[in-house]
Amino acid sequence: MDTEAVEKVVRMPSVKRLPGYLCILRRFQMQGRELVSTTHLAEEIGLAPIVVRKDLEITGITGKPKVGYPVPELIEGIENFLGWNNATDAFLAGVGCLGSALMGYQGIRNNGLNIVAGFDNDPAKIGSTVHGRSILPLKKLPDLVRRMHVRIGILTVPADAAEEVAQMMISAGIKGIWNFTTVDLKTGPDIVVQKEDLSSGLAALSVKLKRAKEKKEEETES
Amino acid sequence: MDTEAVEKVVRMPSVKRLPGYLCILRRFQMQGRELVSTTHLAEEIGLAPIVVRKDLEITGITGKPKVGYPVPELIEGIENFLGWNNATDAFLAGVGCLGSALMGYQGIRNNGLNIVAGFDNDPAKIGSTVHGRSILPLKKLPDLVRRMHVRIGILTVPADAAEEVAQMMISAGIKGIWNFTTVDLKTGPDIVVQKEDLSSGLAALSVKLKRAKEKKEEETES
DNA sequence: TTTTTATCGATATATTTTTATCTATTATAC
DNA sequence: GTATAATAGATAAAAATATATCGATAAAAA
Repeated sequence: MDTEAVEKVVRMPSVKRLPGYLCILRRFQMQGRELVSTTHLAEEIGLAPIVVRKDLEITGITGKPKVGYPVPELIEGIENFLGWNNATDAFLAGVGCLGSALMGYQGIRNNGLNIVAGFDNDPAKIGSTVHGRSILPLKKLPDLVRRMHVRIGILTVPADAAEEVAQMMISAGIKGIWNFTTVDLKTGPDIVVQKEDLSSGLAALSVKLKRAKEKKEEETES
Repeated sequence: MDTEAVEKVVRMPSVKRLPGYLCILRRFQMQGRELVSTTHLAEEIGLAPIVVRKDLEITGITGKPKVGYPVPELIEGIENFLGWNNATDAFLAGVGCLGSALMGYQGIRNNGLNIVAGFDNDPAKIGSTVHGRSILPLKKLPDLVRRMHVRIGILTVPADAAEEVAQMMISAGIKGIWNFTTVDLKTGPDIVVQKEDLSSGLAALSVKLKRAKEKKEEETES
């Protein structure tokens, strides 16, 4: 159908590793490095060179044999691929511990996302500012989403409010939800939900620790 | 070698989904439900029943046809598999925005991890308490790790201090590090590191949103 | 200039993870 | 009792992901 139907498959694991490369590359750039090979990148990030090369492939940036990739070009390529070159506005709902932390988290601001305001139901919070951004009443969210054409919502409300607030976001026009609650949101197919689950990371840590311990005990036995 | 070498493979994706089931199952238990089928669990969590069945397999708990799994047994089975039945002590280093949030985050406390103290270098923070836990000077961490036999460290320090503090933890006897920094820690093979990377989640969200948008535009064209 | 070495890029293989199929089991309805 | 439907559990196929191999290329060294 297209003149050039490349139909490149985008593997999620690769996408998720891109910010890691980006972070290292930005440091290299500050150090004045012009070129970087996958070998060096792999060493920095603790992965195999082959993984790095495969990952960078999706950005479309090409390197030169014996030399590597040009650092600035690679940074731009990754930012471009992720759409992080011009920051996207986002609203955050639920200014609790985690919500406040996210509003002040530098890592988000550096990565193409601009939290323009926080929303909450707590009268004590409404009207105040958190890390320079004002906290507004939750009921004002839909109207502001429409007026400012905000497409991304960050959900840090308590579990029992998650579904309701998510629906509020969606019906106002939010297209992507970064979900920090434990709730599995029921949304239509055109809404993108990224669930950020701390407990799954903890589960992975627990199991890996348990296995490491068992392995050590086996070794001691023999 | 063993009398019963079952040699069951533990798939990480399955492990990471277990906390999700656990959360739902606890709610079911509060509602007084005695039994649950994978069909119902799958519906709740938004996955295919077959996935759920495969995942629950690793806990060793068995269900009955036409009936399902006994809820309390399944909860215990998952908690047992993850080692979440008796809480593990942990230290947190770096009481900034994110560190404070984690110290107050209920999800951690409910899931087998007990943050007993926070550590920081900032004199303004030292001596205070955050969510009921005291903040101690970072240099006291190694001694306390040894005396209290703490095995898990949570790393929420700034990027440039990450490697140093991690080494401090490891040489004191910490075996598992929950790493919230952007740094890829260089550790030995017997140290387990779980990197919790918000930016990779954001990358996934960005790409999924971009693809959804492109798809919609294609549909509009035709 | 020729050789050597590092590295990319493409292709191929292996592994892991997901999804599907089939059979056996058990409660419920008839 | 017997038939039926729902569901676990085992096995198999497919898809996704990770890893390895190899030739080509460009810079540096001989």
